[in-house]
Amino acid sequence: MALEHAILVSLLEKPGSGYELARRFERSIGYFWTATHQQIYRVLKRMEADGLLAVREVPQQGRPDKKEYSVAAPGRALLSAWLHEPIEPESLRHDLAVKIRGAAFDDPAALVREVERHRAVHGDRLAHYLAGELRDFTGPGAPTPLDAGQELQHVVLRGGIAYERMTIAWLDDVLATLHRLAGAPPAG
Amino acid sequence: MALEHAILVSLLEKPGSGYELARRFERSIGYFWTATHQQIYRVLKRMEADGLLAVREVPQQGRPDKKEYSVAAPGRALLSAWLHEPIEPESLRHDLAVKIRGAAFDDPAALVREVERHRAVHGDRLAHYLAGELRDFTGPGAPTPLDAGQELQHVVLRGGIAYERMTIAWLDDVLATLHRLAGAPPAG
DNA sequence: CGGGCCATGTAAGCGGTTACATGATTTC
DNA sequence: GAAATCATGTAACCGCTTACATGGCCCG
Repeated sequence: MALEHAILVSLLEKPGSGYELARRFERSIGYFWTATHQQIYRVLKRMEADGLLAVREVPQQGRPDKKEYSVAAPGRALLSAWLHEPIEPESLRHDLAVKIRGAAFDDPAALVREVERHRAVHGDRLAHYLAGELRDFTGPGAPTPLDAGQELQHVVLRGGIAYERMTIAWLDDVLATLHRLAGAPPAG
Repeated sequence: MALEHAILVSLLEKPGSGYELARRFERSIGYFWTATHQQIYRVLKRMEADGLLAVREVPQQGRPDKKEYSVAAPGRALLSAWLHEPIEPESLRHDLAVKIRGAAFDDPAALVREVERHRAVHGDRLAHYLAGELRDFTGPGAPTPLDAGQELQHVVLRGGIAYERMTIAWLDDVLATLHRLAGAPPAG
């Protein structure tokens, strides 16, 4: 399981509460790993019980108190060990591809709206990533030079950008194919 | 769950046994959806019990008998219903990205070999996809013109090819970044 | 005679999703 | 007064992974 490791990395970058982690998983870390708050709270508890994390109760004004987690020495050792062992290259799980192949046994034209919707979502994500890149790494307000951690965050973000661009181009290809099939189903 | 749907699509393309499905999930369908044989056998049983699939015992010579599954009318209806309802755009789950960000708290240079290994795997996959494209869709032995099902299979395969190309380019970017960090960690 | 292929399963465990639950403060 | 934000949880379910299990045929 890599959620543990993602939490360790995120807490090393900056200690925070379960709620804050959940928000990060909707943003930067979430670009390549998703998690809901329910899951995060449960894993945080377990990691704390295992001695991987330290907790500090932080009283707040006008807001509920929070528990700020930070990485303890064993947590850091665990992460280090994981970093040094090989992992399996990812395999895709792409529902939409299943749908596209399935469209051969249904009405291909009915998929157009769905594919367009996905294209819009990926367009939004790309815009969001590009704005983040400008803000944190390449814009006038960004630190120069970047330190190692920032360089690594940037290259990961570039991966997200490349993924979204590739996906958008592919969805355009899919749409063109669907239109071709709808335009001339029997004729060549 | 989309495994059910992936199985329906695969069996509509061609009826087959659990074993054969498992092999397909290592190949064409597996380009965008993975599944192990254990999982497939269990789901096949459930789908048969639910009346989505029909089974036929096929005696064989020199080989164990097999059960050939095909899609029954309710299965086809289920697939059709799924095709007409919207699905969530995928979110990435990329362990390697977690590792890369984690490298900021360890030795970035230690990641080089791991990234190179991933790059090699994706290079192999790309070569494999390109060979399949030539064999089934663009080569001299391929049917012309392609029917709708083949066109859709081809556009999905083009997605896999685009994904692998993008990933390889990104891993090169990651390697360049790691080398830069190793070459001049304190100096700008 | 070892290894790989064909063929089908059972069992345990756990990571992740979904639904449910609470409650104060701030903002429109 | 409604909705969003901050903040933390419990409970049930289920899909998926991993390990274990069997057994004949073919090829080198």
